Amino acid sequence: MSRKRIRDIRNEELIEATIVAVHKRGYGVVTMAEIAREAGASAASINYYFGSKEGLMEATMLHLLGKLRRAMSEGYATARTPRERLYAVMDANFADDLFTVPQCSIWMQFWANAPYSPRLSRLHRINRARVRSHFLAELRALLPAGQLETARQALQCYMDGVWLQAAQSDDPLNPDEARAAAHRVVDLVIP
Amino acid sequence: MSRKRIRDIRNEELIEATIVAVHKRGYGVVTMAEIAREAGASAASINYYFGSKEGLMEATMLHLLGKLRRAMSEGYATARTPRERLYAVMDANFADDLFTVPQCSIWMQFWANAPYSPRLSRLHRINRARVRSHFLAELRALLPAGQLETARQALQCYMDGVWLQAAQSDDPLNPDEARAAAHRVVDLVIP
DNA sequence: AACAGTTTTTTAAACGGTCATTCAAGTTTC
DNA sequence: GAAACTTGAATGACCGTTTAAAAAACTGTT
Repeated sequence: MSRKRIRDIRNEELIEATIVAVHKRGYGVVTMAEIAREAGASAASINYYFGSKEGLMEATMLHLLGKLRRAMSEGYATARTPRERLYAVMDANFADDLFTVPQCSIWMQFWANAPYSPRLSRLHRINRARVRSHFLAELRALLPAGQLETARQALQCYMDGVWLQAAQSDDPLNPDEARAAAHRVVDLVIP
Repeated sequence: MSRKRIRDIRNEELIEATIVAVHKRGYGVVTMAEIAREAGASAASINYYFGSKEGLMEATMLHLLGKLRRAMSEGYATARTPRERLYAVMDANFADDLFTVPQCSIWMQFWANAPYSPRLSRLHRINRARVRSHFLAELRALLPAGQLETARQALQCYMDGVWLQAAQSDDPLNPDEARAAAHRVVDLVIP
Protein backbone atom coordinates (compact mmCIF):
# COMPACT_ATOMS: atom_id res chain seq x y z
CA MET A 1 0.00 0.00 0.00
CA SER A 2 2.09 2.84 1.23
CA ARG A 3 5.05 1.36 -0.60
CA LYS A 4 3.20 1.90 -3.82
CA ARG A 5 1.79 5.26 -2.83
CA ILE A 6 5.11 7.00 -2.31
CA ARG A 7 6.28 5.99 -5.73
CA ASP A 8 3.01 7.28 -7.23
CA ILE A 9 3.23 10.59 -5.43
CA ARG A 10 6.80 11.13 -6.56
CA ASN A 11 5.94 10.14 -10.10
CA GLU A 12 3.14 12.68 -10.28
CA GLU A 13 5.27 15.44 -8.75
CA LEU A 14 8.11 14.78 -11.14
CA ILE A 15 5.79 14.67 -14.13
CA GLU A 16 4.20 17.98 -13.21
CA ALA A 17 7.66 19.48 -12.82
CA THR A 18 8.60 18.07 -16.21
CA ILE A 19 5.66 19.77 -17.88
CA VAL A 20 6.58 23.13 -16.40
CA ALA A 21 10.31 22.83 -17.01
CA VAL A 22 10.01 21.57 -20.58
CA HIS A 23 7.53 24.33 -21.33
CA LYS A 24 9.98 26.92 -20.02
CA ARG A 25 13.07 25.70 -21.83
CA GLY A 26 12.20 23.12 -24.50
CA TYR A 27 12.81 19.40 -24.29
CA GLY A 28 16.11 19.38 -26.11
CA VAL A 29 17.59 22.12 -23.96
CA VAL A 30 16.15 21.52 -20.52
CA THR A 31 18.49 19.64 -18.17
CA MET A 32 17.70 16.96 -15.67
CA ALA A 33 18.96 19.33 -12.98
CA GLU A 34 16.46 22.00 -14.01
CA ILE A 35 13.56 19.58 -13.93
CA ALA A 36 14.77 18.32 -10.57
CA ARG A 37 14.97 21.83 -9.16
CA GLU A 38 11.42 22.50 -10.36
CA ALA A 39 10.30 19.48 -8.35
CA GLY A 40 12.52 20.15 -5.35
CA ALA A 41 14.41 16.92 -5.92
CA SER A 42 17.75 15.84 -7.35
CA ALA A 43 18.57 14.76 -10.87
CA ALA A 44 19.66 11.37 -9.61
CA SER A 45 16.27 10.63 -8.11
CA ILE A 46 14.60 11.22 -11.47
CA ASN A 47 16.77 8.50 -12.90
CA TYR A 48 15.90 6.33 -9.93
CA TYR A 49 12.22 6.56 -10.83
CA PHE A 50 12.26 6.86 -14.61
CA GLY A 51 15.56 5.35 -15.67
CA SER A 52 16.48 8.12 -18.10
CA LYS A 53 15.46 11.43 -19.57
CA GLU A 54 13.67 9.63 -22.37
CA GLY A 55 11.83 7.48 -19.85
CA LEU A 56 10.69 10.61 -18.05
CA MET A 57 9.37 12.10 -21.27
CA GLU A 58 7.60 8.86 -22.09
CA ALA A 59 5.98 8.76 -18.67
CA THR A 60 4.94 12.39 -19.00
CA MET A 61 3.27 11.76 -22.33
CA LEU A 62 1.65 8.61 -21.02
CA HIS A 63 0.20 10.76 -18.25
CA LEU A 64 -1.17 13.33 -20.70
CA LEU A 65 -2.44 10.70 -23.10
CA GLY A 66 -4.33 9.11 -20.24
CA LYS A 67 -5.82 12.43 -19.24
CA LEU A 68 -6.98 12.97 -22.81
CA ARG A 69 -8.42 9.50 -23.10
CA ARG A 70 -10.33 9.88 -19.85
CA ALA A 71 -11.70 13.29 -20.82
CA MET A 72 -12.96 11.78 -24.06
CA SER A 73 -14.63 8.84 -22.34
CA GLU A 74 -16.44 11.15 -19.96
CA GLY A 75 -17.75 13.23 -22.84
CA TYR A 76 -18.91 10.13 -24.68
CA ALA A 77 -20.87 8.99 -21.66
CA THR A 78 -23.36 11.85 -21.86
CA ALA A 79 -23.39 12.49 -25.62
CA ARG A 80 -26.47 11.07 -27.31
CA THR A 81 -26.04 11.75 -31.02
CA PRO A 82 -23.12 11.37 -33.45
CA ARG A 83 -22.79 15.13 -33.66
CA GLU A 84 -22.72 15.44 -29.89
CA ARG A 85 -20.02 12.81 -29.79
CA LEU A 86 -18.00 14.78 -32.34
CA TYR A 87 -18.37 17.78 -30.06
CA ALA A 88 -17.23 15.57 -27.19
CA VAL A 89 -14.01 14.60 -28.98
CA MET A 90 -13.27 18.26 -29.56
CA ASP A 91 -14.24 19.26 -26.03
CA ALA A 92 -11.85 16.68 -24.61
CA ASN A 93 -8.97 18.15 -26.61
CA PHE A 94 -9.81 21.61 -25.38
CA ALA A 95 -10.78 20.68 -21.82
CA ASP A 96 -9.93 23.19 -19.11
CA ASP A 97 -7.24 21.00 -17.58
CA LEU A 98 -5.63 20.06 -20.90
CA PHE A 99 -5.73 23.13 -23.07
CA THR A 100 -3.06 25.18 -21.31
CA VAL A 101 0.09 26.70 -22.77
CA PRO A 102 2.52 24.45 -20.86
CA GLN A 103 0.69 21.31 -21.90
CA CYS A 104 0.41 22.39 -25.53
CA SER A 105 4.15 23.13 -25.39
CA ILE A 106 4.87 19.63 -24.22
CA TRP A 107 2.71 18.23 -26.97
CA MET A 108 4.65 20.25 -29.49
CA GLN A 109 7.96 18.95 -28.12
CA PHE A 110 6.50 15.46 -28.24
CA TRP A 111 5.60 15.78 -31.90
CA ALA A 112 9.00 17.19 -32.74
CA ASN A 113 10.85 14.37 -30.98
CA ALA A 114 8.62 11.42 -31.79
CA PRO A 115 10.28 10.71 -35.17
CA TYR A 116 13.61 10.21 -33.42
CA SER A 117 12.52 8.05 -30.50
CA PRO A 118 10.86 4.65 -30.94
CA ARG A 119 9.27 4.90 -27.53
CA LEU A 120 7.70 8.28 -28.28
CA SER A 121 6.67 7.45 -31.83
CA ARG A 122 4.89 4.37 -30.53
CA LEU A 123 2.79 6.55 -28.23
CA HIS A 124 2.14 8.95 -31.05
CA ARG A 125 0.93 6.23 -33.37
CA ILE A 126 -1.38 4.74 -30.78
CA ASN A 127 -2.97 8.04 -29.83
CA ARG A 128 -3.45 9.18 -33.40
CA ALA A 129 -5.10 5.90 -34.38
CA ARG A 130 -7.46 6.14 -31.44
CA VAL A 131 -8.59 9.67 -32.23
CA ARG A 132 -8.91 8.78 -35.88
CA SER A 133 -11.21 5.85 -35.22
CA HIS A 134 -13.40 7.93 -32.93
CA PHE A 135 -13.80 10.53 -35.62
CA LEU A 136 -14.56 8.00 -38.31
CA ALA A 137 -17.10 6.16 -36.17
CA GLU A 138 -19.19 9.29 -35.71
CA LEU A 139 -18.70 10.72 -39.18
CA ARG A 140 -19.96 7.49 -40.74
CA ALA A 141 -23.38 8.25 -39.32
CA LEU A 142 -23.38 11.79 -40.70
CA LEU A 143 -21.77 11.72 -44.13
CA PRO A 144 -21.72 9.62 -47.28
CA ALA A 145 -18.68 7.33 -47.51
CA GLY A 146 -17.03 9.45 -50.19
CA GLN A 147 -16.69 12.47 -47.92
CA LEU A 148 -15.55 10.62 -44.82
CA GLU A 149 -11.81 10.96 -45.22
CA THR A 150 -11.88 14.61 -46.20
CA ALA A 151 -13.99 15.53 -43.20
CA ARG A 152 -11.91 13.45 -40.81
CA GLN A 153 -8.68 14.97 -42.02
CA ALA A 154 -10.14 18.46 -41.82
CA LEU A 155 -11.20 17.97 -38.20
CA GLN A 156 -8.16 16.06 -36.97
CA CYS A 157 -5.71 18.44 -38.60
CA TYR A 158 -7.68 21.35 -37.19
CA MET A 159 -7.23 20.02 -33.67
CA ASP A 160 -3.48 19.53 -34.15
CA GLY A 161 -3.18 22.95 -35.74
CA VAL A 162 -4.89 24.70 -32.84
CA TRP A 163 -2.55 23.08 -30.33
CA LEU A 164 0.41 23.97 -32.48
CA GLN A 165 -0.65 27.59 -32.40
CA ALA A 166 -1.45 27.49 -28.70
CA ALA A 167 2.08 26.32 -27.94
CA GLN A 168 3.37 29.61 -29.35
CA SER A 169 1.07 31.78 -27.27
CA ASP A 170 2.47 34.23 -24.74
CA ASP A 171 -0.84 34.63 -22.93
CA PRO A 172 -3.06 32.14 -21.12
CA LEU A 173 -5.49 30.28 -23.35
CA ASN A 174 -9.26 30.41 -23.33
CA PRO A 175 -10.61 26.84 -23.38
CA ASP A 176 -14.25 27.99 -23.48
CA GLU A 177 -13.64 29.98 -26.62
CA ALA A 178 -11.58 27.15 -28.13
CA ARG A 179 -14.42 24.69 -27.61
CA ALA A 180 -16.93 27.11 -29.12
CA ALA A 181 -14.68 27.63 -32.14
CA ALA A 182 -14.24 23.88 -32.51
CA HIS A 183 -18.00 23.39 -32.49
CA ARG A 184 -18.33 25.99 -35.22
CA VAL A 185 -15.74 24.12 -37.28
CA VAL A 186 -17.65 20.86 -36.81
CA ASP A 187 -20.81 22.61 -37.96
CA LEU A 188 -18.95 24.01 -40.94
CA VAL A 189 -17.78 20.55 -41.98
CA ILE A 190 -21.07 18.79 -41.19
CA PRO A 191 -23.81 21.16 -42.18
CA MET B 1 30.26 39.47 -58.58
CA SER B 2 32.13 36.26 -58.09
CA ARG B 3 32.99 37.41 -54.60
CA LYS B 4 29.31 37.36 -53.88
CA ARG B 5 28.62 34.24 -55.89
CA ILE B 6 30.88 31.90 -53.96
CA ARG B 7 29.24 32.92 -50.74
CA ASP B 8 25.80 32.28 -52.29
CA ILE B 9 26.75 28.87 -53.59
CA ARG B 10 28.15 27.80 -50.21
CA ASN B 11 25.11 29.19 -48.44
CA GLU B 12 22.73 27.19 -50.59
CA GLU B 13 24.79 24.01 -50.25
CA LEU B 14 24.97 24.34 -46.50
CA ILE B 15 21.27 25.07 -46.20
CA GLU B 16 20.36 22.03 -48.26
CA ALA B 17 22.65 19.94 -46.08
CA THR B 18 20.99 21.41 -43.00
CA ILE B 19 17.55 20.37 -44.20
CA VAL B 20 18.69 16.81 -44.79
CA ALA B 21 20.72 16.51 -41.59
CA VAL B 22 18.08 18.06 -39.33
CA HIS B 23 15.46 15.82 -40.87
CA LYS B 24 17.59 12.76 -40.15
CA ARG B 25 18.47 13.58 -36.54
CA GLY B 26 16.32 16.45 -35.21
CA TYR B 27 17.50 19.99 -34.61
CA GLY B 28 18.27 19.59 -30.94
CA VAL B 29 20.39 16.50 -31.50
CA VAL B 30 22.12 17.08 -34.81
CA THR B 31 25.68 18.35 -34.51
CA MET B 32 27.48 20.92 -36.57
CA ALA B 33 29.90 18.18 -37.61
CA GLU B 34 27.05 16.06 -38.99
CA ILE B 35 25.65 18.94 -40.99
CA ALA B 36 29.13 19.72 -42.25
CA ARG B 37 29.71 16.13 -43.31
CA GLU B 38 26.40 16.16 -45.17
CA ALA B 39 27.67 19.17 -47.12
CA GLY B 40 31.24 17.91 -47.52
CA ALA B 41 32.56 20.81 -45.51
CA SER B 42 33.88 21.42 -42.01
CA ALA B 43 32.00 22.59 -38.96
CA ALA B 44 34.23 25.62 -38.76
CA SER B 45 33.23 26.82 -42.20
CA ILE B 46 29.57 26.79 -41.22
CA ASN B 47 30.38 29.19 -38.44
CA TYR B 48 32.37 31.26 -40.90
CA TYR B 49 29.24 31.71 -43.01
CA PHE B 50 26.44 31.70 -40.49
CA GLY B 51 28.05 32.67 -37.21
CA SER B 52 26.37 30.00 -35.12
CA LYS B 53 24.06 27.03 -35.16
CA GLU B 54 21.13 29.31 -34.48
CA GLY B 55 22.16 31.55 -37.36
CA LEU B 56 22.24 28.53 -39.65
CA MET B 57 18.74 27.53 -38.59
CA GLU B 58 17.52 31.08 -39.11
CA ALA B 59 19.03 31.20 -42.58
CA THR B 60 17.51 27.82 -43.41
CA MET B 61 14.05 28.97 -42.39
CA LEU B 62 14.50 32.23 -44.23
CA HIS B 63 15.27 30.17 -47.31
CA LEU B 64 12.13 28.04 -46.89
CA LEU B 65 9.95 31.03 -46.04
CA GLY B 66 11.12 32.69 -49.24
CA LYS B 67 10.35 29.59 -51.27
CA LEU B 68 6.86 29.52 -49.79
CA ARG B 69 6.28 33.19 -50.41
CA ARG B 70 7.40 32.89 -54.02
CA ALA B 71 5.24 29.83 -54.64
CA MET B 72 2.28 31.76 -53.33
CA SER B 73 2.95 34.80 -55.48
CA GLU B 74 3.17 32.65 -58.59
CA GLY B 75 -0.15 31.03 -57.82
CA TYR B 76 -1.75 34.40 -57.24
CA ALA B 77 -0.60 35.62 -60.62
CA THR B 78 -2.85 33.24 -62.55
CA ALA B 79 -5.75 32.90 -60.12
CA ARG B 80 -8.76 34.94 -61.17
CA THR B 81 -11.37 34.48 -58.45
CA PRO B 82 -11.22 34.55 -54.64
CA ARG B 83 -11.80 30.82 -54.53
CA GLU B 84 -8.98 30.21 -57.00
CA ARG B 85 -6.72 32.35 -54.87
CA LEU B 86 -7.64 30.27 -51.82
CA TYR B 87 -6.68 27.20 -53.81
CA ALA B 88 -3.45 28.97 -54.73
CA VAL B 89 -2.53 29.53 -51.06
CA MET B 90 -3.10 25.84 -50.40
CA ASP B 91 -1.26 24.76 -53.54
CA ALA B 92 1.76 26.81 -52.52
CA ASN B 93 1.89 25.03 -49.15
CA PHE B 94 1.69 21.67 -50.85
CA ALA B 95 3.85 22.47 -53.85
CA ASP B 96 6.03 19.67 -55.23
CA ASP B 97 9.25 21.26 -54.08
CA LEU B 98 7.98 22.18 -50.59
CA PHE B 99 5.79 19.35 -49.47
CA THR B 100 8.49 16.75 -48.80
CA VAL B 101 9.18 14.83 -45.60
CA PRO B 102 12.55 16.50 -44.92
CA GLN B 103 11.11 19.97 -45.32
CA CYS B 104 8.06 19.23 -43.20
CA SER B 105 10.46 17.87 -40.58
CA ILE B 106 12.37 21.11 -40.56
CA TRP B 107 9.17 23.04 -40.24
CA MET B 108 8.24 20.92 -37.27
CA GLN B 109 11.60 21.56 -35.62
CA PHE B 110 11.14 25.23 -36.37
CA TRP B 111 7.78 25.32 -34.62
CA ALA B 112 9.13 23.44 -31.64
CA ASN B 113 12.10 25.78 -31.23
CA ALA B 114 10.56 29.12 -32.11
CA PRO B 115 9.24 29.79 -28.57
CA TYR B 116 12.79 29.59 -27.24
CA SER B 117 14.60 31.67 -29.82
CA PRO B 118 13.76 35.33 -30.49
CA ARG B 119 15.22 35.09 -33.98
CA LEU B 120 13.08 32.10 -34.90
CA SER B 121 9.92 33.35 -33.23
CA ARG B 122 10.24 36.58 -35.18
CA LEU B 123 10.22 34.60 -38.44
CA HIS B 124 7.30 32.56 -37.23
CA ARG B 125 5.25 35.61 -36.38
CA ILE B 126 5.93 37.27 -39.71
CA ASN B 127 5.06 34.21 -41.76
CA ARG B 128 1.91 33.44 -39.85
CA ALA B 129 0.66 37.00 -40.18
CA ARG B 130 1.26 36.95 -43.91
CA VAL B 131 -0.63 33.71 -44.49
CA ARG B 132 -3.39 34.92 -42.24
CA SER B 133 -3.92 38.13 -44.16
CA HIS B 134 -3.96 36.28 -47.49
CA PHE B 135 -6.66 33.97 -46.20
CA LEU B 136 -8.74 36.80 -44.79
CA ALA B 137 -8.49 38.87 -47.96
CA GLU B 138 -10.01 36.10 -50.07
CA LEU B 139 -12.50 34.87 -47.52
CA ARG B 140 -13.94 38.37 -47.18
CA ALA B 141 -15.23 38.08 -50.72
CA LEU B 142 -16.84 34.70 -50.07
CA LEU B 143 -18.35 34.76 -46.59
CA PRO B 144 -20.32 37.06 -44.30
CA ALA B 145 -18.16 38.82 -41.72
CA GLY B 146 -19.45 36.68 -38.88
CA GLN B 147 -18.02 33.48 -40.35
CA LEU B 148 -14.66 34.87 -41.41
CA GLU B 149 -12.60 33.95 -38.39
CA THR B 150 -13.98 30.45 -38.06
CA ALA B 151 -13.25 29.67 -41.69
CA ARG B 152 -9.79 31.20 -41.57
CA GLN B 153 -8.85 29.26 -38.47
CA ALA B 154 -10.21 26.05 -39.95
CA LEU B 155 -8.13 26.45 -43.10
CA GLN B 156 -4.93 27.73 -41.52
CA CYS B 157 -4.97 25.09 -38.79
CA TYR B 158 -5.67 22.45 -41.40
CA MET B 159 -2.53 23.43 -43.30
CA ASP B 160 -0.39 23.32 -40.17
CA GLY B 161 -1.94 20.04 -39.14
CA VAL B 162 -1.18 18.38 -42.45
CA TRP B 163 2.46 19.41 -42.26
CA LEU B 164 2.65 18.20 -38.71
CA GLN B 165 1.40 14.79 -39.81
CA ALA B 166 3.64 14.75 -42.86
CA ALA B 167 6.70 15.27 -40.66
CA GLN B 168 5.95 11.93 -39.00
CA SER B 169 5.63 10.03 -42.26
CA ASP B 170 8.00 7.20 -43.07
CA ASP B 171 7.14 7.20 -46.77
CA PRO B 172 7.49 9.89 -49.44
CA LEU B 173 4.55 12.29 -49.64
CA ASN B 174 2.12 12.77 -52.46
CA PRO B 175 1.80 16.50 -53.17
CA ASP B 176 -0.84 15.99 -55.89
CA GLU B 177 -3.09 14.18 -53.50
CA ALA B 178 -2.41 16.73 -50.75
CA ARG B 179 -3.45 19.57 -53.03
CA ALA B 180 -6.61 17.73 -54.08
CA ALA B 181 -7.47 17.07 -50.45
CA ALA B 182 -6.84 20.70 -49.59
CA HIS B 183 -9.18 21.81 -52.37
CA ARG B 184 -11.85 19.52 -50.98
CA VAL B 185 -11.40 21.08 -47.56
CA VAL B 186 -11.74 24.55 -49.05
CA ASP B 187 -14.93 23.44 -50.76
CA LEU B 188 -16.18 21.98 -47.51
CA VAL B 189 -15.62 25.27 -45.69
CA ILE B 190 -16.88 27.48 -48.53
CA PRO B 191 -19.81 25.66 -50.08
C1' DA C 1 6.84 1.46 22.58
C1' DA C 2 11.28 0.40 21.46
C1' DC C 3 14.52 -1.82 18.64
C1' DA C 4 17.22 -4.24 15.24
C1' DG C 5 17.02 -5.57 10.51
C1' DT C 6 15.50 -4.79 5.96
C1' DT C 7 14.01 -2.22 2.09
C1' DT C 8 13.18 2.00 -0.18
C1' DT C 9 14.47 6.56 -1.17
C1' DT C 10 17.77 10.33 -1.65
C1' DT C 11 21.73 12.83 -3.26
C1' DA C 12 26.65 14.49 -3.64
C1' DA C 13 30.24 13.50 -6.22
C1' DA C 14 32.52 11.20 -9.90
C1' DC C 15 32.54 9.62 -14.61
C1' DG C 16 32.67 9.59 -19.35
C1' DG C 17 31.44 11.78 -22.94
C1' DT C 18 29.66 15.38 -26.13
C1' DC C 19 29.68 19.59 -28.69
C1' DA C 20 29.51 24.65 -30.34
C1' DT C 21 32.74 27.92 -31.06
C1' DT C 22 37.35 30.00 -31.61
C1' DC C 23 41.85 30.45 -33.45
C1' DA C 24 45.88 30.19 -35.96
C1' DA C 25 47.82 28.58 -39.82
C1' DG C 26 47.27 27.29 -44.22
C1' DT C 27 45.06 27.37 -49.22
C1' DT C 28 42.65 29.39 -52.96
C1' DT C 29 40.89 33.20 -55.57
C1' DC C 30 41.16 37.59 -57.39
C1' DG D 1 50.03 40.59 -52.54
C1' DA D 2 45.59 41.11 -50.50
C1' DA D 3 41.24 39.29 -49.52
C1' DA D 4 38.35 35.46 -49.16
C1' DC D 5 37.92 30.93 -47.81
C1' DT D 6 38.98 26.48 -45.29
C1' DT D 7 39.99 23.47 -41.55
C1' DG D 8 42.53 20.68 -37.75
C1' DA D 9 43.12 21.29 -33.36
C1' DA D 10 42.38 23.59 -29.09
C1' DT D 11 39.13 25.57 -25.86
C1' DG D 12 35.85 25.78 -22.44
C1' DA D 13 31.68 24.29 -21.33
C1' DC D 14 27.91 21.38 -20.29
C1' DC D 15 25.20 17.26 -19.13
C1' DG D 16 23.02 12.48 -18.56
C1' DT D 17 23.95 8.69 -15.96
C1' DT D 18 26.19 5.83 -12.42
C1' DT D 19 27.84 4.90 -7.95
C1' DA D 20 28.34 4.56 -3.22
C1' DA D 21 26.93 5.75 0.93
C1' DA D 22 23.69 7.92 4.01
C1' DA D 23 18.87 8.89 5.41
C1' DA D 24 14.20 7.57 5.86
C1' DA D 25 10.50 4.46 5.96
C1' DC D 26 8.84 0.22 7.02
C1' DT D 27 8.67 -4.61 9.21
C1' DG D 28 8.05 -7.88 12.63
C1' DT D 29 9.40 -8.95 17.33
C1' DT D 30 9.64 -8.34 21.95
